[in-house]
Amino acid sequence: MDLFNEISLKNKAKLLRILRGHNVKYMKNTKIIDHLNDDDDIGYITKGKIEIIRNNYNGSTSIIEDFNSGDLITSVHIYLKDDDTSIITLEDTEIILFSYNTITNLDTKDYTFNQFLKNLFIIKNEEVIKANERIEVLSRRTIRDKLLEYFSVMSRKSGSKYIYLPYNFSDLANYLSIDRSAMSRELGYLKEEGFISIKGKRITLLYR
Amino acid sequence: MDLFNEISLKNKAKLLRILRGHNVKYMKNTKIIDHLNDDDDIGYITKGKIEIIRNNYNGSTSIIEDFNSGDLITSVHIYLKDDDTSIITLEDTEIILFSYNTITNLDTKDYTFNQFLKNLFIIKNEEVIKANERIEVLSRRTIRDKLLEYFSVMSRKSGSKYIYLPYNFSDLANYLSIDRSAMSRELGYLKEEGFISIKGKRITLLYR
DNA sequence: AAAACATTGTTGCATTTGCAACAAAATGAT
DNA sequence: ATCATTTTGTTGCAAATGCAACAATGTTTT
Repeated sequence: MDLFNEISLKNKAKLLRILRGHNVKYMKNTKIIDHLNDDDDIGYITKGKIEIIRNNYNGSTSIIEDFNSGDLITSVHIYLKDDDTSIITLEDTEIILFSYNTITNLDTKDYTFNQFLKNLFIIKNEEVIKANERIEVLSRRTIRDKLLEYFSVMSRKSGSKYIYLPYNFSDLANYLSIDRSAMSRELGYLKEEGFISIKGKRITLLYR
Repeated sequence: MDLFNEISLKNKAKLLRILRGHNVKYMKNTKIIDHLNDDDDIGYITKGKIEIIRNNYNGSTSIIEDFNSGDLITSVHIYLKDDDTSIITLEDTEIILFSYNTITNLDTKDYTFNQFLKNLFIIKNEEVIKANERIEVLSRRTIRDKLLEYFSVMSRKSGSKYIYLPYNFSDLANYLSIDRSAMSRELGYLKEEGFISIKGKRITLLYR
């Protein structure tokens, strides 16, 4: 869902003015620290790819979340902790930066703003769906169950038993918060037992 | 955040009419199945308490999510799976049922609707925060780290090192997706090592 | 107050997982 | 094509976790 869906370019410009939204650009592999550490910041990604990564104190890393164009990113997503959490651009990235409070406090009868709010709501709803899918996966207790639940979610999305992984296996392990080698071992068992077949990032579900 | 914040009773009634929102009531300990299984349903809880529970195939249960008055609950939160997931009221509960599509498609210059959308956005944003906190916790690899992260989140919320658990220990283990007895053991170690002290549901953080 | 029920603590043991280290394969750069 | 770098597979071993069973404590109902 595009934040400016059903909004003309002219009205978009007007909205950006009213809401004081402004563009920021980042090169690939840049740590974003200057923005988005304010609770009031809300960024709409118009181009590129961003990842939030946590380097755990014991040396392991976890992918907390990844963002693509069309996603909203807010300080909500980042907490500064003992172990360092960082936001990194994986591609050249462009963001429109808004103020959360400006949006929620804006007092206008502007019809375009109405559409804008509807779009914001829809995007937030998509975020909730994404987060809940992740929770469904992470709340499984064993590596096997995490994998199968992840496959199930992916399969439901694609509407088929063929899955194309958006990650390499190393990153998938990070996303699932499990050890890579242990995951590799478990994937081996799943293949052996005929649950799945794997060809590169292409996985086929052989059950049900 | 109240969905009808800054909206007069008169305008609320008007909104409910336009959006065809209607009230449904449930007794305590009722399984909600007749509603909320439609993708288009979106329920706003005005009174009571609801829990989504998954009974895993191996006999263990997981609390997927709990909802209180002021929360939005949608079919997003429930997937029908191999292991059964159910929505249960923990108290007498009242819900206003909306149609997601009616809201997102409504074409009106109504100023009240504008405020309503702002409120919806704010509530959805709160949902995202909640979900991300849960993900932060679940993405920790060990029981100890899950507990400490959970305490840290709770402490940040309350703004103090005193935490009052919203669950009993059995439910906390479900929420954290870990074995209750293993959690109990780990809590024992944490006490022993002087990290925390526990008195009933009241936990004090003794570090930092 | 007694009985029934629910929650919490504890412990032995089997299983699962993470960790480390290294080999094999794949990918990217010169 | 060769070399360097990254990703993937594999395995032994130690540590963490789940499971089961039961005792102790707390709570609710009659």
